[in-house]
Amino acid sequence: MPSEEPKPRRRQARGERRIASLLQAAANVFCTSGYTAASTNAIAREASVSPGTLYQYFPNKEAIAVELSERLLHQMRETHGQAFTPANLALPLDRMLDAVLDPFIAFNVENPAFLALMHGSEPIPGQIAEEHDALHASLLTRVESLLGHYLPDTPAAERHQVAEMTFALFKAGLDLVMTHEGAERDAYVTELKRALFRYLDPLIGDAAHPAESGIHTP
Amino acid sequence: MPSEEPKPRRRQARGERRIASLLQAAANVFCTSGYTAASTNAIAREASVSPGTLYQYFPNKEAIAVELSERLLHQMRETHGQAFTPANLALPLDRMLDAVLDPFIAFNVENPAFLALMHGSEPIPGQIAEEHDALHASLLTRVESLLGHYLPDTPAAERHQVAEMTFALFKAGLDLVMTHEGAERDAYVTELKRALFRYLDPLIGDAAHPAESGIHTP
DNA sequence: GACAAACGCGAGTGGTCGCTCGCATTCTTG
DNA sequence: CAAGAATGCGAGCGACCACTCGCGTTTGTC
Repeated sequence: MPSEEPKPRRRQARGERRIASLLQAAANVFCTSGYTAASTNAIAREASVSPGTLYQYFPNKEAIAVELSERLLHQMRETHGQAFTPANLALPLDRMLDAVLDPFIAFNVENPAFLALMHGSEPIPGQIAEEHDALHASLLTRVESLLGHYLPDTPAAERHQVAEMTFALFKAGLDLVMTHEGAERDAYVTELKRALFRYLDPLIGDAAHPAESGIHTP
Repeated sequence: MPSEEPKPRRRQARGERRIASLLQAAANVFCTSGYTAASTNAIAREASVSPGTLYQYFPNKEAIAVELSERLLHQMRETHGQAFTPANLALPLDRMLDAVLDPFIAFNVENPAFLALMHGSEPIPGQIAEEHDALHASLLTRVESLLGHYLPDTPAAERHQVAEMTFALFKAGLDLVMTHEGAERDAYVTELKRALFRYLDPLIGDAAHPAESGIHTP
């Protein structure tokens, strides 16, 4: 039987440049219109290229989004590894939040297409949704094990719940950060960290000093 | 000049029932597919009606969404008034969160189409977006004045920022609540209230006891 | 320079969607 | 009951979109 790739299509340097240009154009269009509303003709126009040229490099619209997603997910995984460093996890909570959140915030600010493709409520192609779910699960596991480090005696179900809530709160703040610029954006970054700190700190405090628990929680 | 409604179209009881049925069908379809992906033919099919019948009661697809939005917004305003009662605002923070958040959560759980139309990241018709923005601004003002009651000396800009963050955190938790059911849902409701309580309580505590401020905030 | 392969084009094709139109049926009104 | 209005239908129209095809241009190889 033939190899997995029966199309070892020879690409010229020009072609690679076109692909990069098309993906950049697609990122812009997806970002402003969302996946479904983005038309392939609009992507081609954004890249100053004819529709036919676009379809020389991508078999269909979905393949454009998939390729773009894979490149973004790859960068995201690098950010992921760079954020959850053992050194970072040993920091006190406020410093740890700085160290972990800043790379993720920076990534999303520099690649707004990522959220447009992953966080969109519209019907996204199945393959991208799967990859997004895998990333989500991976991040959740990280946060859970991080919580487990502080709270070894908390049942797994509760840890999972706290991790989901933490992640959801982060995404909410991230949206707020990304819809502002300059000084306002910075202010929302610190406000987001403050919110997460206040949410998580009592957990740790309670674990360290169980006698104080239950003051604020009915 | 004629009245604002030059079409005082006489409706029969059957017609009113059809309109209600069509709006219910539209709510279902918008809820599962989003506004843009929802086809008018699908809405008509969901209501067991022909496309022509649908267009006897609505001039176009946008009008369906607008009418549905207006009905939902009306119910939302009732919820709004019922949540921000003077009696509720005088409660201690934890009780106030119960009293204010529960009606909003209940409304969204019972009318998932509301979030589908308002919170969708897809291009929504301008009129709905305007109404949503008005509601958002109205809710924000409420939260700001509520914060102002606790923190009369905080500058307005900072209050605004805290109000935006509070609202964003609530929406994040609400999404989490609505994607779960039964006991899990209840657990996320209390977890959301816990997060908001912990975010807001230190503000009030700091204002009441300024000497304690700065412990957790750099 | 000659040949082939990759590149580039844009009018055209099939399909879907929002919406219309002519006509049949049911209700209200006198 | 008769007339007119409201209701109901579904094939069909125009617009738009994802995608194709035939042909001309550029690039790499010998």
